[in-house]
Amino acid sequence: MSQQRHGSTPGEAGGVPAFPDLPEATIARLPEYLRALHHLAETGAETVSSEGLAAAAGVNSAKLRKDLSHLGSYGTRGVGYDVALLVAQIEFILGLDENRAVCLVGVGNLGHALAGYAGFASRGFRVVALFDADPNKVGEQINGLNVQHIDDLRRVAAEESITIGVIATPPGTAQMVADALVAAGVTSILNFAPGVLSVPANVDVRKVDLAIELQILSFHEHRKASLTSLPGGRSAAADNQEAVGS
Amino acid sequence: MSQQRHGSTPGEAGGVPAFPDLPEATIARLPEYLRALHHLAETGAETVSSEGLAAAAGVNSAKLRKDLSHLGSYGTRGVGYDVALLVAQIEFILGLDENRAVCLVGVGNLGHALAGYAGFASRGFRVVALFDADPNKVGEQINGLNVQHIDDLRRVAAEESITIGVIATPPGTAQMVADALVAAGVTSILNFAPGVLSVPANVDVRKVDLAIELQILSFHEHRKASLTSLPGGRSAAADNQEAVGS
DNA sequence: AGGCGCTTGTGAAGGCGTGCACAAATCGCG
DNA sequence: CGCGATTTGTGCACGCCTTCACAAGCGCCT
Repeated sequence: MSQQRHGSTPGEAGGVPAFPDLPEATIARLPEYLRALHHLAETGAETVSSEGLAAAAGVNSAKLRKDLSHLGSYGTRGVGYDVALLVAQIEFILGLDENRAVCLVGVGNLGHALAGYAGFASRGFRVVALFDADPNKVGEQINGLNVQHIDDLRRVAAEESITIGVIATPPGTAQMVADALVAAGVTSILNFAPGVLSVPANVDVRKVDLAIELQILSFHEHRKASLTSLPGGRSAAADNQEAVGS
Repeated sequence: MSQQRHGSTPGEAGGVPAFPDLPEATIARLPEYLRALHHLAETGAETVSSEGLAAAAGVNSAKLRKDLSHLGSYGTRGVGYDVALLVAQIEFILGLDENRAVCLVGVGNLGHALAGYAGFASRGFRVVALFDADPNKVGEQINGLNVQHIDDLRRVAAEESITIGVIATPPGTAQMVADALVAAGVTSILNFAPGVLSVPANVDVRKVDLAIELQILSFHEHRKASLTSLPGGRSAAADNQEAVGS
């Protein structure tokens, strides 16, 4: 079906290629593939089979192939995928080659940890500004960054071209902060505060609620406990398969 | 208020009710409903309509009704749902009435914050033990808890009946810690370390990768940027609703 | 050059989840 | 006591995602 000429090479500079609209499910897995690929690259692998990469990423190999095929990927039948090339491909698609500027609002317990989280810097992001509403925290030095007052958000966001904001405030102030971020031109928000944010349609929000994750696990604990006490006796087999790692 | 009798009342003690096997998607939303319900209860509401609760939880009302119907829920046509009753129902299903004991391994940057995260305690969980492999950290006092050496995990887990463990270590040691947790009888793991864990089939794992969340947002930034620069001209309207799950 | 084994890419089928639209049920009121 | 307003519970259709299974392509070996 597809012509063998993959005309638009998305390598780096140049024209923007026709942007593929990937399924959301695929997008959510690309970062996982990317991490696995980086790990493979470090061990010196030149190529990977879909089977190998799938195992490293904890997914089905057919799913992985379909995911990669969606982004018009480069693979060689009989050989596998070129690791370096695939890394470049995925990083381009995810927009990681732009080393995006991120700001973080709320330097409390959790915000403090996020400000120092090494995983951000090592995976394509620069935390360039910290904000808080508490005057006592303004001026504090965290990981080489000065905590600034939230009233300066708009100015700083413009200066640093910030498009992604992280909310790590108490729930009560999250919506207010979100409004401020939107007003400052931020178009993507990662929200750690429990509760629903309402934002304009062109702003993307992703939520991480730590307590919810535990509650989901708690449900499965409850289920498992009630199963073992049932006469049916099916101890614990079934369908739960949790992949393999390296 | 309460009127008709539903056959099997899953209130609390007594016989284990036939455990409904809910769709995973529903389970993931129950905690969100629960949070919204608690908020409503604080404002003094006795009942809620599916429309109202759906708005507070950020979902479609039809979806909410279907979710609640799955757990054989109590609602009164023409009136709505009894807030207190529904809270009890969901907390029972999620197993939150048991106030589960949780342990946390890895008292680094992130682990430190998690140990002090108020959201856990307020939503049905007790963090009862902290572990680390670094002798310098053992003995440290965090939020009223002593950091213990990971070699003591097995003993402490048994003493405290711990069934849920949280991994907040560097990626390199995550698999080792997971093995230790499993050996100690933990059957649910919340993993903050990047990478895939391999565990027995009866152990549930949920992963939270902060960098992945940012990378997904980055993709959408990239997409938005390439759209605005395209001749198509559709600035940014369309169908983008609200946040996403994990 | 030719054949063989390996791996990708994809058509097709099945399952799951979502959202619409409506019947059934309940309350309040005249 | 019946009627209308309101809201739940759900049958149904649609679309997305997953998974299987296999043809097409590629390199290597003889």
